[in-house]
Amino acid sequence: MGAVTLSQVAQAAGVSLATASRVLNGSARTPGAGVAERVRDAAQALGYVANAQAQALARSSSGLLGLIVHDIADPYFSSIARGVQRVAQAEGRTLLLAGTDGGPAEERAALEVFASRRADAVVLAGSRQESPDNAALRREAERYLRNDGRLVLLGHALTDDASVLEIPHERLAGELADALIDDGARSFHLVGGPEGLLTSDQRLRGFRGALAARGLSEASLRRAAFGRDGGFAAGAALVPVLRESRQRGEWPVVFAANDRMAMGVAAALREQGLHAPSDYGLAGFDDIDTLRDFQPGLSTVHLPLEGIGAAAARVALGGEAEPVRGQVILRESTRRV
Amino acid sequence: MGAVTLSQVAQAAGVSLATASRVLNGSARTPGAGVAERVRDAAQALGYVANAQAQALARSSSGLLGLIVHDIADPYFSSIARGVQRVAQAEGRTLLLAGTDGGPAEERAALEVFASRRADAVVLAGSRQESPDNAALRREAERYLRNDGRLVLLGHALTDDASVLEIPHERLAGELADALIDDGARSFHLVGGPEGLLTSDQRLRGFRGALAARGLSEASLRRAAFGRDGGFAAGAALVPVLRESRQRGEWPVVFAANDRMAMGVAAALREQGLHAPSDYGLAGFDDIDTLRDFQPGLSTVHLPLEGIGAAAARVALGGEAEPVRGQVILRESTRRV
DNA sequence: AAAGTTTCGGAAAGCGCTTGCCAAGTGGCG
DNA sequence: CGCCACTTGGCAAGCGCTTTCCGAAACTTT
Repeated sequence: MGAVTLSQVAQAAGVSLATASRVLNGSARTPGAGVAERVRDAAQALGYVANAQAQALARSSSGLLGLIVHDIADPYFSSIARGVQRVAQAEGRTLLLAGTDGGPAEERAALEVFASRRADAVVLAGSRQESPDNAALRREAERYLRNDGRLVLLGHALTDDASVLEIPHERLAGELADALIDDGARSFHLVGGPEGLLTSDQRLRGFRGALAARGLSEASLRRAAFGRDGGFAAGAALVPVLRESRQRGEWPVVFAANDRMAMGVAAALREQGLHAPSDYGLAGFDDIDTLRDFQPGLSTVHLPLEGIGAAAARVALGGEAEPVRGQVILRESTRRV
Repeated sequence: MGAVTLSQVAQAAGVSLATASRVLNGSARTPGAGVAERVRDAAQALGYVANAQAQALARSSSGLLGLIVHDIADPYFSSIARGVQRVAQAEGRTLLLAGTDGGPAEERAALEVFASRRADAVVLAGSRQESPDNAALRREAERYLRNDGRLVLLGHALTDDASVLEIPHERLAGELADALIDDGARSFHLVGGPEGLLTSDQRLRGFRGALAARGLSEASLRRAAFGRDGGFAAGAALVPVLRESRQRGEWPVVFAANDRMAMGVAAALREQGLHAPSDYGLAGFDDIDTLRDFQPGLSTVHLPLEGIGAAAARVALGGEAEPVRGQVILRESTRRV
């Protein structure tokens, strides 16, 4: 009851295995027209579907592209995934997906799985973070690279040999800070992910750097989980601080290191009767899709997430890296009334 | 330069290929402890990673689970994908992902790709719709099933042989209508996807059925693309209608066949100065994650999307189907002031 | 027309692994 | 001590396909 094999097709067409293979599965040599047609007809009639596993084994190239993300349900990653998937499909590759919830240990495991599938290339999309497990991940990456795998990291390097699609978190965060200052903001509260999470750290560093360059510094810095709930927690803790700031006649601006945190902050503050932009300013980072219907419109740094995914996939498939461009976008949430 | 093979490990450990295989890649027979250790050490030292392709070929079972969605960046699908991925990972399967943008032709192609990879099972998550391409998709599905593949559909049947994880769209939409009527709503405007899109049709049918059962009927019905932009377009078209309804002293309620459409509707109406719930009521369907930070809180039908994905994956892997439970959730958007 | 060139189908050797079968070794028991 | 029942490792036959190498046939060329 198993699937139809090439040799069955060959037999039905009255040709050899080799000929059938050449006709059906693309080869340098193209058999004569008559033979080719017979083979194709037989394949059609039998409902032949080539066994990609066997092809991969024989060709020693699997046509597989792996994607490792923290959480596919997070709009940040799902947008990137969409880009990767689009390119993979266009290039005739099959996409393998793994979710790791951010742990380097899980990332290592996922990479090993992909390596065992002999994926031609892997895109590792999660933010790096400091962890004792990183050494193991790095070793796994090096082994994968040594076995002719291509590995593309998003944003941060892992080993010298893997390609990196650079994302200018730091610079863009600086530009955001500049834009806010130009807009008149003077009092800043920062909300970031846990220390050691590179994406978050770079954004905070860029923001603070820009403040310092203008002779300013942040009024407070809070760290929490790098997602909506972390933002909520940080926001709740910010309530009294912002209230005091208001009483001093200031208009405090909260910069959260990503949009999800910013949304959490907004939710927490809203619960306490504080609203942006009237009571405080709020800015995020990423410009995830979700923002489109978020009120008030959130000032942020736009990152072309789907394009980033696509670019990463192209690099993984042997293409050239193109620089990632982000852009500061000021919306209502920082429009002081 | 290629990867380390089992036979290299066997040689290094001074045992036969068969023994090495039994030690490393799980077999009914477990070799003696001393030998096992030698093999494991050798594997470790050489950095051996089993070739899953070759294993799949030899075992004739690939350990692959395919997932076909319309758009992985859509929170509806990405939540489902998360569930599928979680179960796949927990069960030691590798997840293949394909996005189709909703076309049955692309779904067929994706299914063929997964079939050629000899995926043990496939979850087809997109909504069915009437299309001439459906016949080809059905044939592909039947072929896949005939070749011992397992296929799980989400929501709607495709062929008699494929499992279906039923989602009671119709019943739940009816319950939502009932709840709204109980709340005092009397004037209803429906916004749905294109005719023939089963998910949308079932939800509309359920909603209208419940209206009819209470002696009501919808004041208008509009169809547009089954996403945020479609909702926006429909919302824009609704403006005059709702205005008139208001002038008659009514409080019109808009039911959109999914949350994304509802959000589009809200955006369009907001632009025209109409706000929920003061000017109109608004309800959606799905309770996607995004809703968490949407203002006003959107009344909807909660579907445990991640759980649905997980359940589908379990069925695909041979488990029992558990019924999908949804739940009407009334939030601020239909709380008449 | 003979020799050289090209074209084309087929045989067979892998790709890296699993597994049925066999032979040798081990221990238990009468 | 001899026989039997197990264990345990190894041999070899695949799994379904690609691809190299051959030989035969079909053309050219002079």
